[in-house]
Amino acid sequence: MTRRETGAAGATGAGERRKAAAPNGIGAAARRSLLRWFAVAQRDLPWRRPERANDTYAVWVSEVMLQQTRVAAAEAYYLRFLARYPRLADLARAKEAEVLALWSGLGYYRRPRQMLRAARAVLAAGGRELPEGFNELLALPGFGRYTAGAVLSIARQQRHPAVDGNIRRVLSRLAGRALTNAEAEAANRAWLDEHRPGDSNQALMELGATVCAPRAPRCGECPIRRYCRDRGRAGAALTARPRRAPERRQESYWLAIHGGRVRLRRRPATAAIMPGLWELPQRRAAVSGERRLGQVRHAITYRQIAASVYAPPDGLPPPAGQWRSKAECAALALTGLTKKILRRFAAGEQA
DNA sequence: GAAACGTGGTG
DNA sequence: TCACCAAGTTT
Repeated sequence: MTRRETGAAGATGAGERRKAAAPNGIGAAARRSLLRWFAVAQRDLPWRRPERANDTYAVWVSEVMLQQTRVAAAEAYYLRFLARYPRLADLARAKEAEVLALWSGLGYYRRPRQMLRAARAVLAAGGRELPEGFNELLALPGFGRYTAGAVLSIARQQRHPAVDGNIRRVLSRLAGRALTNAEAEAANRAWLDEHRPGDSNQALMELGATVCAPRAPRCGECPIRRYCRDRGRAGAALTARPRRAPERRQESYWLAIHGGRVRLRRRPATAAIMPGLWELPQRRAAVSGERRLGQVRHAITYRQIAASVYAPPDGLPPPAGQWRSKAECAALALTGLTKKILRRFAAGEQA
């Protein structure tokens, strides 16, 4: 539970601080080893293509999509998003409902709303691209220290740290103890190559994602293990954080299909969670003649939902909502649970 | 600073 | 099945 501060703090003897040219213990040789490794080991990802890697907008989209989201989950969304909104101005002109529909299934729906707000703010201020000052970026919705640093270092070669979960873990292991974010930022600066700070940041992230993994680090493949205090000894203890206890919940929904269309309702714009997204109507009470189709499990943050799905009997007034064809659903921001249910129970039934 | 925000993958 | 996790930000 409360393992954030445990880790390998003080595991090694005092006075053993590694000496090097840089004030915080990292030298040019370590930086070179890391960059050399990155040059050959980096994955081929869409946002790393030459035509996108120097585009602040394209890098921004990738950074936002990747917040708390795995590369594998974000890739297809990224390609679709950039195809639909190739430039900042295209996004700024988009309707929120359409942006949300493109984002449907990725989660954390505040992200696309904030991106839209940020894009519009840039245009409203007379700009055509994202500002290139760190503090100007921070002032835009959805930009925190990580995203601002990542965009400016990767797309503009500015020397900013960009401490994400990977970098924090890697630097913590190197230091042999759990670093605070501020400490990790300071340590991160020491790793920034003078001419390629973006590659430095991406290399540390890539290392964390592919080698210096949270649970089973593959230290044998690590290009900078000789600079590491931990070398896998502390395992996950350096990164584990306390979590809220899961809350189990039973829900039930109506899957009403008629003439190839499905009944959906829009969540209130004021809902605390997934505002404005579309879902199946809630089933409040049993109805005679109903048919139970089955159950799907779905987790939303700390809630573990077991959702039962029922088909209403014919001849009853439909539950509140609107009829939507399959084609219309594709252009709607459905919740992940709704998508899951439709995949499971409505495959083929919808026209 | 803790808690909340979504989802799908992994061991 | 279940706990843990992923290129964070906001309140």
